[in-house]
Amino acid sequence: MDREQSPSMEDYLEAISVLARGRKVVRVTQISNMLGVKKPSVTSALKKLREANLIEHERYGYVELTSDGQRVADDVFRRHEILRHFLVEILGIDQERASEDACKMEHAISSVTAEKLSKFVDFVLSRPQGEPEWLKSFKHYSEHGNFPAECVTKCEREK
Amino acid sequence: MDREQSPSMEDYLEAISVLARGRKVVRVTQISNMLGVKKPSVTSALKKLREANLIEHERYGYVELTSDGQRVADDVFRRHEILRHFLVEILGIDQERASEDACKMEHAISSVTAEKLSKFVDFVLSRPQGEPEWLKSFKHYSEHGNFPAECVTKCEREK
DNA sequence: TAACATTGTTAGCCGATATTAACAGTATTG
DNA sequence: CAATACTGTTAATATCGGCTAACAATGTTA
Repeated sequence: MDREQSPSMEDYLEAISVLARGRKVVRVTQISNMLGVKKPSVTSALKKLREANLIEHERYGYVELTSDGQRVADDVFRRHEILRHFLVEILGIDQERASEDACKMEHAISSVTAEKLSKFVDFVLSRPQGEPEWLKSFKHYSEHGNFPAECVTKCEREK
Repeated sequence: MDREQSPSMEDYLEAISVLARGRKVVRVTQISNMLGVKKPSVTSALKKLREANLIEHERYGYVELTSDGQRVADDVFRRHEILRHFLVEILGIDQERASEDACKMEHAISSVTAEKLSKFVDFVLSRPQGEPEWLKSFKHYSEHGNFPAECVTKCEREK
């Protein structure tokens, strides 16, 4: 049930997948830049990933994900996006920190939990009325430390 | 802004702190059992933690947290509990998986995000009416894949 | 095509963290 | 108090994932 790849290898796969989107080919230097590691680290990671049949890579050549590699990369990226979305849209964390936290947490959260979290976010945000009032109140409270006037009166009324 | 201790060292400190609660003294074997590592691993971790002034430990003696060590352990444990609480009470994840996930995520989440998450859980659960209707609906939906009857009619009404 | 710039690899190293095997210290108890 | 059982440490080793320095391959351009 545990992850078959280490956080580090997951990062490499995710980076390759993201880089492969725009441009046609992926090269060592791009991966190195994206992950903030030196090129020899990339080379040795690629060796390992190739031996695990997650990428194709010939000496001095381009890097491509195999279908297995793509699957793993997609899984990681999905967890990343679910977490980031939750942090930004529900908790109201700023984009930058949300991405940072998601980058770390994506390797720690189980798939089951991630899917549940995804459902939760969808559930909260996809109501017919749009973002619910209580969430707006939370964000206001969270930012200003007090409740918006309407909320207080509403709460009083409901008591 | 980054964690000053590695995930591994955080785990040792947290374990020591938890073990110290019930019993009077903490010993190597207990830590070893709790974390599922062999005793020599504990010994070398303790050496490192002692050098960082996070624990007191004499050869063949008991283990105690310093005030610095206790502070770090408390921080980690707090993040753990915030995450576990969220996973269980909001997402409805079962206890066991929630604890497992929290154990991993506690090392990845930033303190800022953890505190925001804590506020969120408090906000949702501490309404005057108790657990809100929408959350009950989510849990029902999440478990059964459909919406409880009252929710649907309520949603229709509100459209 | 020769010189240069860029890119990628290799070799060797390091620190972190875990392991096993062997040993040393401590505690219990007959 | 001596034998035994338990607990903890040491030493040696492994794996992982990063690094630098040096070199090799590739690509560009004068």
